[in-house]
Amino acid sequence: MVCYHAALIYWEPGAFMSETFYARVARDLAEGIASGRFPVGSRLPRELDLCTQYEASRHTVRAAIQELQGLGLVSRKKRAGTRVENSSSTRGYRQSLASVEDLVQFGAAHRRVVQNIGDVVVDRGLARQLGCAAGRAFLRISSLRLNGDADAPPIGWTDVYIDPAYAQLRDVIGEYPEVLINDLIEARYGRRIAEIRQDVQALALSAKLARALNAKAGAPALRIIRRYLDQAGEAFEISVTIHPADRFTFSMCLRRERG
Amino acid sequence: MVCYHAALIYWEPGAFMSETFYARVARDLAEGIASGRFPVGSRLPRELDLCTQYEASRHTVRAAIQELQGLGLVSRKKRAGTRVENSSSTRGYRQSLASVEDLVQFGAAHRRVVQNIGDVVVDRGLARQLGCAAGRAFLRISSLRLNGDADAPPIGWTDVYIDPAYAQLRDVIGEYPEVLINDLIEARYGRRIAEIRQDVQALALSAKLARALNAKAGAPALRIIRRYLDQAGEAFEISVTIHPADRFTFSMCLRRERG
DNA sequence: AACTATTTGTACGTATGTATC
DNA sequence: TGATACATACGTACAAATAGT
Repeated sequence: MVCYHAALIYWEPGAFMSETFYARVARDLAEGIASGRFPVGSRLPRELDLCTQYEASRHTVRAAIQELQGLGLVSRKKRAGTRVENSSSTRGYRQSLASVEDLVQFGAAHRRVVQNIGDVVVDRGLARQLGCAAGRAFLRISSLRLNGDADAPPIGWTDVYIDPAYAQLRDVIGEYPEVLINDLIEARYGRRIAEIRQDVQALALSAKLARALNAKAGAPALRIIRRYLDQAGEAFEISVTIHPADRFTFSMCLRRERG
Repeated sequence: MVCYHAALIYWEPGAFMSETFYARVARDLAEGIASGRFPVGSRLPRELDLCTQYEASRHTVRAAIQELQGLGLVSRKKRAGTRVENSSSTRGYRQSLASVEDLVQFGAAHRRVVQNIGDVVVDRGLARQLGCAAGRAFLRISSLRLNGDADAPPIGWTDVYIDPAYAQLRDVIGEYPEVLINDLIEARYGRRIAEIRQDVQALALSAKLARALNAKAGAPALRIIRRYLDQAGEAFEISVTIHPADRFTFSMCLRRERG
């Protein structure tokens, strides 16, 4: 069977049909919108008119319009028809932290072995790294990240910088090494993360870090700097994590938001 | 007319029908997933079974499953059924691609100079890197990323792998080097991105790449692999970008959603 | 490697409900 | 109030992809 669809040249189902018909209709309409033939604010033809134009069933036309809706190009109302809202799709993507994989990236699944806790004053080099003012005082908690295996080399090294006001945490962290520090802060001080800024860079391992991580000096590694901001935009916790290249991949998943 | 739907108590259309039937089915299934009756990784019953269970038409069942798909709870494949991917549609952190900084990360702000376009068949090593089956054929587009400065060294090297079905793009890409390839695909083929998976790793520059990038072999670099998935969960575009450590920082901002 | 059976995908038709101009 | 346009629901048939033989 070969179908002829006037508005969209030939279309035939079967092995030669590279694109489905409703997708074709959707694309044609989307192009019409992008090109200004259907300007923002105007209305598309009614479903039944599109059916005759494209010689398609109502079902097919609706599937096409649903696509446009998903792209955020049009909105629909019962009696009012289909309104063009946007000439191109500009939807955001959402990252979810819910799945276990994602949490691994944020440190929950790793065992943390505290190596060192002490006060530091930020010098110029560190200030540039952390993105804060030089001279600021922090409590620094250094720890190794391990996975389950006892004799596997560590996955990474973490320095967590927190406001000295939270110095009480010093003791708690020793007791509950598996809890995330920002969860502790949220639980004890009610300061909630509003925003996380992350920077990921490559660098060569310093001799000192290489020794601690049981790796070769100069080997490539990943450095992840996370700044945890509260509602006011103040960074109340900053973490710097170093992972030798072969032991860690930073991965994430962004899903496009739905209309 | 009053319809009786065994699995979901009474349902009647008309003024008293607060919820449509397909929404009801969708909610029931979503609850089943959240409660663990359909664990992540398991499969939902086939459409026809759901039809008999809910005493609904296939049309209605499909509309319900489409809802779940939109929420990211399930994925579907032909023959293989409907797989549970996620137990809840989480209000997590949200990354917006609206700001200029964010767009930089996705390549829009860089100038792209195409070096090479050709067909490749994925070997074992590349398959592991891309996360696809060995033996698959792709069209590979290699390009240098430059910023504004004429004599500054390149920011990175990108290999974009796309389905050979989109081979027509070969010509278009030369004409419009500043347009993102996935925008081209979306505009011309109507295949839209539902999800982006990103892996970021550190590695040492190979001699060949180092030459192309005007950097030292063995120097640390960032490798970003992005897999662009459509609604069905199929990767229709994969890009691999390499940035010398000193020329690029991968940064992002996550905001906690209201709720 | 070719075939078959199964499951989802696309497309058709029809009828009625619902919101709203 | 009535007519209009989208929304939901039933049905059927065949195509496409793929897991399993």
